[in-house]
Amino acid sequence: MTVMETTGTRTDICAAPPQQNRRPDGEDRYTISEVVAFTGLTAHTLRWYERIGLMPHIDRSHTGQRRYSNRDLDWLDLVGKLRLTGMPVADMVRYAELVREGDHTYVERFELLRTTREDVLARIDELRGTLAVLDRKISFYADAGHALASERSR
Amino acid sequence: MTVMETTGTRTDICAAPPQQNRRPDGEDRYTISEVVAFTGLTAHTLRWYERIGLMPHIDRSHTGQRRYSNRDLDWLDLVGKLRLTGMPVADMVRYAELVREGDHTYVERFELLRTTREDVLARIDELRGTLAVLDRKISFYADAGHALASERSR
DNA sequence: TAGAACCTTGGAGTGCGCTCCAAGCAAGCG
DNA sequence: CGCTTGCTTGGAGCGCACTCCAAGGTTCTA
Repeated sequence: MTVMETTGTRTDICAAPPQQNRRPDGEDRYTISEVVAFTGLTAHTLRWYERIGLMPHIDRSHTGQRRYSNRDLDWLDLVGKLRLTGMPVADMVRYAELVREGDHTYVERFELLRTTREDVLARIDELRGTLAVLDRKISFYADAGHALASERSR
Repeated sequence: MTVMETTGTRTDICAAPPQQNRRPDGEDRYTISEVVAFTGLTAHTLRWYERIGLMPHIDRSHTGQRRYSNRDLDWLDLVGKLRLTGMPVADMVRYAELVREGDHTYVERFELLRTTREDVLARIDELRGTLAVLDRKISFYADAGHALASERSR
């Protein structure tokens, strides 16, 4: 039972002010455990991302151990943000493929970003609707002294 | 292969202006397929919600078929909203239990609603952060004519 | 130089939220 | 009456996104 995990709730990782404990040196060859510390992802997940093609092939040391670059960390930042929107991993893999395929996929990438943007706007709107419902319910609970409150709000 | 499904994308169900095609009559004893039409959930899911305790025991016809009330539909509305926030089903079941247990769970319910509200606010903020990243990337793509665009934004 | 801590791989396992199945009962229609 | 359509149940199955395992090689610290 190795240690790992236990760092952060995995959902608010990217909510923290960026560039906080990242890029601690000017170096460009981070070990997997350093990347775990920076991103809050597990080593398992990092290797899995690579296997499924969500990451480019990560550079290796002479003995075959992963050495992540700043560019890789930038990519993980983007992936983290997209993950927060609920975008399926398969879609992110698709985007990664487009990037690997080169400049001629420019238009498709652009479209993908724009539809994702629309999705995010829609999700924010949904959440605002939910917030309104919660606020109504909360003020109902706050008002009704607790005397006759048995879930008949609205 | 029965029909069902195919109605709506399931994510924007509750985003539609409420009271739209709901409560079509003054009646209070909707069949499961009517509820499927109103909510966009599948009949499978509705039965499953009941099995796991996310719904109260639904009233039955003399032959044992479910007859949903307007109150049940209200509850499904709330569940739909909470689902959009990413709240785990187990937590919603917990809330449902509190409601069933009666008035003395008032404080706990209130707290649950308030923490959920905070979570929603946090999620909206995360999404706004993602939106900012997407906007930066999109304007990068828009500017760089497509000539030398090979994923080196930021 | 020993030992702990860390890294590698392919493949199997897990938890969540559904999703479907089989077998059978009930209601409406030509 | 037979047929179609819709409903019932418990339990099995599925897709996603990880999560972990076993067996072994590497790197760091004392």
